[in-house]
Amino acid sequence: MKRSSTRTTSFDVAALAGVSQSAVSRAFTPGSSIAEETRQKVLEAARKLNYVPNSIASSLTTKRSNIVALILGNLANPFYVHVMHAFSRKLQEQGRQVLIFTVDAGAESDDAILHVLKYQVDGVILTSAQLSTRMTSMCHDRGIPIVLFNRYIPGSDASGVRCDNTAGGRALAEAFLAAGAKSYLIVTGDPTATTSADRVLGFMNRLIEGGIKRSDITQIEGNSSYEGAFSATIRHFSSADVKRPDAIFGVNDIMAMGVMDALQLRLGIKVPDDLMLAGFDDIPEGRRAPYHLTTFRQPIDQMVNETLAILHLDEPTRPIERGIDRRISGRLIWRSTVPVPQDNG
Amino acid sequence: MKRSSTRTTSFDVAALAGVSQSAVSRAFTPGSSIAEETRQKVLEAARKLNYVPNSIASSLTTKRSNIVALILGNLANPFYVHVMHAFSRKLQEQGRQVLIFTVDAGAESDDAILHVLKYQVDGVILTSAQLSTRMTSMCHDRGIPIVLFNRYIPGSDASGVRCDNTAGGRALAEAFLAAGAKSYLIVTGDPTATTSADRVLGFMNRLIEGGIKRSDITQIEGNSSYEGAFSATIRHFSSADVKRPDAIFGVNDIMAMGVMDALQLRLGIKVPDDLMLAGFDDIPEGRRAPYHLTTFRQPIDQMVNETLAILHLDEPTRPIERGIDRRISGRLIWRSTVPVPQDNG
DNA sequence: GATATTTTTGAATGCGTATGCATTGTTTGC
DNA sequence: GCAAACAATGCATACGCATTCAAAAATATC
Repeated sequence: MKRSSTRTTSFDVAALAGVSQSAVSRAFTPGSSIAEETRQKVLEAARKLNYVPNSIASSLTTKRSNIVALILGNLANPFYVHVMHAFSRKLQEQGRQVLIFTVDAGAESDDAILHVLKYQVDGVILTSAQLSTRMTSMCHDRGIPIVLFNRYIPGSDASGVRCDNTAGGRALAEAFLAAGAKSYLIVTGDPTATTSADRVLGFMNRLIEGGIKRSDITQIEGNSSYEGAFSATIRHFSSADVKRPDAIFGVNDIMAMGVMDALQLRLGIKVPDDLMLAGFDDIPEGRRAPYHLTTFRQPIDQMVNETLAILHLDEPTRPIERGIDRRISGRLIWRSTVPVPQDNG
Repeated sequence: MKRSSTRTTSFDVAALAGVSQSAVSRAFTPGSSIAEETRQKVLEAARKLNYVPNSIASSLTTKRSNIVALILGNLANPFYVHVMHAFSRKLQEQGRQVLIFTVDAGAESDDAILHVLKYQVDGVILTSAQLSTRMTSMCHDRGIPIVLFNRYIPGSDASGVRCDNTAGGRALAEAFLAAGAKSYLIVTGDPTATTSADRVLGFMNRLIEGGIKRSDITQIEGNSSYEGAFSATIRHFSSADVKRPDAIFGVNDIMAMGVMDALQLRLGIKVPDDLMLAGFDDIPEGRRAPYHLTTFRQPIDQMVNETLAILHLDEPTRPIERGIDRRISGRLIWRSTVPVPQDNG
């Protein structure tokens, strides 16, 4: 009863409303046993005092913080901005808060995880970086579920949701084959990321099945960024002994955009007239007029939903789902950078 | 002493290390009175138990959460992605956490603020949306500082940091005048945002001082987005009775990019040969080959630093600085979309 | 070597809320 | 009309840590 100067607490509200502190707590806890009349009395008093329940204190007793951690790398790729936006929107709708961590590309996320643990988050979503098995088990030991978004760590206990990258690579290869491309250049992303590796794998396999020779497929590294792909392209084509390929696969859209600009604006190579090009992701930026990129769509909303489903934030008592590897299928989007093959009619 | 099954607490660590719980707390609190020897003993025990201090519980007693809320609108504008990234990086360096809220463009941020208050954040950074004076005072009453980033709410008690938008508008007008432009089109952003209005104001004033007639300045609305500006441009130029201006001012870079693509790819108008163009912000995307946009740079890092300075998270006892309106000066960046005027030599 | 001083330590308490338990008030069933 | 079931309420306590206060240990002073 010594609420003197500081923040207003549930006791203050209780005093004004003429009820006990418990009643105040119950008034703000949906589904708890309280008469509608007293609830109104409490809410009225709370309004008068500008009272807002202290979630920190409440987390302490409920052991639920309603906070979800989102660990992001590579914000230079708009794809992840859209992913973040989607998660943020969905979680806000559910009345949950999003704690953001940005991790430099290629850096360990362990440090971020440690901070996350301190805040007793209800779940962790990881869209970047490596994750040590030690961290996975630290989370799981505490009952904190963790889901890898568009990442896959073989042998890890952590669950993950990803697009079927291999199938996507295959689909794009198929499109190029149908359009008659014989020689290929692949602009890869972060070589440590399975995402990039899987796409390349599916792509290559399908090409080889389609009769393309290994020697007609070249790979260069584009650093997962527009700028990286742009300069890698120029560097590659500037080398004297290089033969111009028929088709280029940018392992993500932002790199494909960089490749396209390098080709058309610096090297005088027209897309798709001189050379076909495809990306991966289907980010809105790739749909814009200068690009109108043929690509493979990752269904972000669906992937986000699956991720949240695995987290099952609503059922904290249900055991954590370990080692799930949910693969979501995407779909090829035909636009202008790969000529649509003739109808067989 | 009844730590049975659940999370490991400071009591568990204390027991293993053979010290009191107070000692454990002190071992993790920099600057507190503890012998180095016992500290090591505690840290060793903590490591063995995978103990991580519970920040939620600690916030309850210290009344500091080490969480800063960042309220974002319009993530479709890459400028704000870079802003978010800068804040995130800086705050992480300081060992603080970032709670993200995304608010639909034009929507009230009051709802987000309410959530923020529940989590007893140490400060609020608002980069979007309107803010009611009621919310400002609710924050201030609780001792939570709030800073508007690139927003200005006249008569508000909330402090703000912004680029000198009016000066920026003037500088761009000056560049156009020097390049000899006589008639103008302005593609504006969100009409309720002072940011956009101020830029237009400075721009117009300087033009009029430079002898341009009001009737030679037209405004259209570009919705602060690439797509909005793109289609607004096409719509505008498609109308029969419209005279082609000498110069276009896109009130931010992303809109200028949309305008440029519409002009060159849809309307067959070349920049800068047929028409000059400038943006505002200097986002990295505008530096890319297809655009190479002349623009006015907002010094993000400096603005971020100023914002954090006003928040003065390190000195929670210092009173909140109210009603500050810190204006940071930017600088004109000449690139390819406005011809550099002849030297007077 | 004895006292004054400083450093280190532990016991106890508070932070603001949720909730088990007991109590009171109200409704239902027969 | 009385017992039984139920709904609503308050009391007391726990959540995990930081911190005050007093006691203990280590160190300095003469």
